[in-house]
Amino acid sequence: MKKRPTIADVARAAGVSLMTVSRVVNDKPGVGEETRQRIRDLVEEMGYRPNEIARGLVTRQTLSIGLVVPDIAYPFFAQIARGAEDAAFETGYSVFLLNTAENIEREISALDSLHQKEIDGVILCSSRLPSDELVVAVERFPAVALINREIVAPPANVATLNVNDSLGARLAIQHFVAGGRARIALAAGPAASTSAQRRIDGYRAGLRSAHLDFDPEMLEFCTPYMEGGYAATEALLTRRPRVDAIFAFNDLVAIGAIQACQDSGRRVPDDIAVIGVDDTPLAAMIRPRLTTLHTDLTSLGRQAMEAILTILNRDSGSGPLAYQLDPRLVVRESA
Amino acid sequence: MKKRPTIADVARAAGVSLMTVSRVVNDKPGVGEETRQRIRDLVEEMGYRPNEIARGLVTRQTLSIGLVVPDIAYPFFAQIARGAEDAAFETGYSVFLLNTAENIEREISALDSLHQKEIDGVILCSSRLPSDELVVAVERFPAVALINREIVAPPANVATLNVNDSLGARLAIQHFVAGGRARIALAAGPAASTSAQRRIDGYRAGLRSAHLDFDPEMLEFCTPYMEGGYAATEALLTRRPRVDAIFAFNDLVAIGAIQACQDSGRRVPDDIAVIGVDDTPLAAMIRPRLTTLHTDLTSLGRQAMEAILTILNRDSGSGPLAYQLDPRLVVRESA
DNA sequence: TTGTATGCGTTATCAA
DNA sequence: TTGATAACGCATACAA
Repeated sequence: MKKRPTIADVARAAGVSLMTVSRVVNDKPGVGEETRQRIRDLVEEMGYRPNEIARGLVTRQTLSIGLVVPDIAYPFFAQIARGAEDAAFETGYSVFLLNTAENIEREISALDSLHQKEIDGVILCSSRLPSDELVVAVERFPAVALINREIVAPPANVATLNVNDSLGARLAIQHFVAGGRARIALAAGPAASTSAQRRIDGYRAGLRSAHLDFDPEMLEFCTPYMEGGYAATEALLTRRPRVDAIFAFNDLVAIGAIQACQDSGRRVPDDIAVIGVDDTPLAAMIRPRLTTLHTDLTSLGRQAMEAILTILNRDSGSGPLAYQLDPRLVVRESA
Repeated sequence: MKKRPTIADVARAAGVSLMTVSRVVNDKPGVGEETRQRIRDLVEEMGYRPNEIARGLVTRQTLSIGLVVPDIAYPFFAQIARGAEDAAFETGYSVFLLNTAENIEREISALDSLHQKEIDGVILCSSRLPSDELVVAVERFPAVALINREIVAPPANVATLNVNDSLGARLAIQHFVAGGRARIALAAGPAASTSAQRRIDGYRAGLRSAHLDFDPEMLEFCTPYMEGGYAATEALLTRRPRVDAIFAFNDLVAIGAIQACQDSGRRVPDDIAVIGVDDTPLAAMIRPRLTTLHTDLTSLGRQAMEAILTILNRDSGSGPLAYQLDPRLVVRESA
């Protein structure tokens, strides 16, 4: 590991002042064409690259942002991360990745650590912080993008991005109804999840527009995993044996639901149709192939990064930003 | 976004010099107990937190590392990332995430960007750089952990971490043989992949210890996806219809292989046994449940971070570090 | 136990 | 078109 040349080394070699080199490096005017070229060559030759840390200290922007997720090992967040990082890369930003492990203390300390690093913005996914703490935590940063988290009065420096879960649920119900199903159950996922709540809203709205009644016994909360879907479906089928369709919280839950149906002697989709959410790679691999709602999470990540840039570059004044991303139904075999 | 207090603000409020505050903040000796406590209270009250950027400029360490992966959306890398970030978090480090999109130029520019950020170390996964360029690129950093990349003469500042693919392949072959299989084919994955090469070595070694001959017609390269496994299996079954076992490059390839077997009228595992690699969540979900090699990738990520710490803290001198991680066979239904 | 001076590598400001 | 100087916020070395 050899020592890096500094701007002073280049200036000395070129026989000019620091500022002249600085101007060349930053493509700023005020340097004669010949000196500019000479310095350019020297920079190339010596392998000089500006030290971002020193630069950040004076310009007060670090060209880096933080991405806080519950767990990068969940494909849902990994895809968002991929999109965010792509957009960041294209605009010269770097991304700090922090996992909260679904732990509030760790989320707080992640945010603290980002604050100390003087980053320009934060993309915060599925925050578990209570509203008031969230607002306080978030106000410290120049710009924040909140993904999948409702917030009542967002400060001016935050953008919110949400998947339109309600629309997704309505699309699913519509598809069931169009296929002649009328006893549609919901394996609803965790009661505490805001996206679960939005799907319940959409589910009820979908039933309403199809002139179907909402039956609370047709709704069962569950963990967002295969086991949860299995257990929820067993419960639903016990309470309402004539269920002919199940809308599941996500693909894993849907897979659990399909297995529970099959284990109870029902055929999918003949007896019971199942729709999942997320369109994970799994969906195309299991048999029957899963009909599911697809959301372009990579785009969501991109949009989050772009929202941060927008906030950073606008004259502080305009109101808070809110984006929604619409899912679309991918029809395969299960419904 | 209110302005952060600096160390000078605290010093002024406390009526002491900057250094006294600095000493308190960094838990260094040389401050009386009462002043220390007074300053502690003030720090708390004013919400002072040291600016890591400024600190990094003088201490020459940024407490951050870079994690370079082909694509964080691949669960393989996401798991490594999770482990690395966990270990980093525990030791006070932050992690820059960079995707190369399997693109050499982007890998180079990712590394360049990290270099400008003066990070303390890099975890580089599955680098595509040619050996000579890799060495040059890597020598700029204080410490580097190379995951799944062989390198001939690793510089003293790099640790290498590899999955013991050869062992994995031998375990798979052993299991096949123990189950009475004797015509074992290999859906080998991409020919260019070093881990594919290591698995071929293990495959051949496994055959040898079972006194089975290696038949080049029983080996077929393929893309590392379901389609690749499907196509490779079709080819293998055409050339050698009596194949009774297939070792697949990864779980996706294995799933493709199973489908090709079934579509050709063969039962799994009765007629043909299949073993995959990676133990992705998929493996437990498909039917028949997939027998596969499990590697604790989260640990691998952890170890990479720990290797970097080791290199950073040792008196530069000792030789390069090399770690290997052994997979274990998870026996389910497909073999 | 406390404080002063200096410098990390860079850019902003103002003067030449 | 160029350059000298002063920051940015902090820690290191040394002095009191």
